[in-house]
Amino acid sequence: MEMKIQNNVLECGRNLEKSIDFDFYKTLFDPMRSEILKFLAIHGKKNTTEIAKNFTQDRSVISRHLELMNRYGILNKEKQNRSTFYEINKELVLEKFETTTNNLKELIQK
Amino acid sequence: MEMKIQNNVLECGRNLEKSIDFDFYKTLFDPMRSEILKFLAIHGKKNTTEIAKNFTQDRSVISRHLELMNRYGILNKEKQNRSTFYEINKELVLEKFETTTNNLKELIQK
DNA sequence: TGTATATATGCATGAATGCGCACATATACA
DNA sequence: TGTATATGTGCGCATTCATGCATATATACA
Repeated sequence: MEMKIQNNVLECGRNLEKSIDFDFYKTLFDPMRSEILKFLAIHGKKNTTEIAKNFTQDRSVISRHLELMNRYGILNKEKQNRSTFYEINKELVLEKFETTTNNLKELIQK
Repeated sequence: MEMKIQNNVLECGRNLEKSIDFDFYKTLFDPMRSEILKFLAIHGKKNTTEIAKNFTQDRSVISRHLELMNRYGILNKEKQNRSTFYEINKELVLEKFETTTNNLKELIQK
């Protein structure tokens, strides 16, 4: 019985490790990138220059942040002629949070 | 009508900003601190020395991480004689994720 | 072709931060 | 009191990473 409980707890720890995409969250919860996320949440799909206009940082800096956020699935990227448009990958972002929340719930309720 | 929609979107952006505790998440999603969280999820309430035994880093480093996690409400702290015990503030952690998930849901579904 | 626009990349710099050692403080016990 | 244990803090070092400038690439247009 004691052994069984211990196994359950260990399994939860492993599930937590598996289910939480730490790179995803680490990328998302950077101050600058959070601001970009908020901007895109308000204004929808925009290209790099339009996004950069709303921040003090150089375009190249914004470009790098956008690339990083795209790499970890936070943003979708779409090239149109000379422009590159980015928008929030809402489904993925929501799915990550829901999965993590559910796993934390499981972990806590045991 | 167009104005109304725009206002809703703006409001969502503000809600997102208000509801997401960026310091909380930034603290939580650090590689080392995530490992500590996983350790405490598996082993429950432990003191600084016991926690530090399970990592390669110096005790002082672990102590600082624990303090930071306590500052942002991730861990509860309890002094007993010479020892300081830490455990996951399960309710708060879960509450943060649930709130954020719900706000993201609202933001996306509009 | 030449020019303007949009973006991406190489590189150097500065700031933030994780890290460990040494030391300080606080408590328990002989 | 003296010693051992548990933790916290000051400080310097090393690494990571955000930033901006300059430059390269790619596309649109005259």
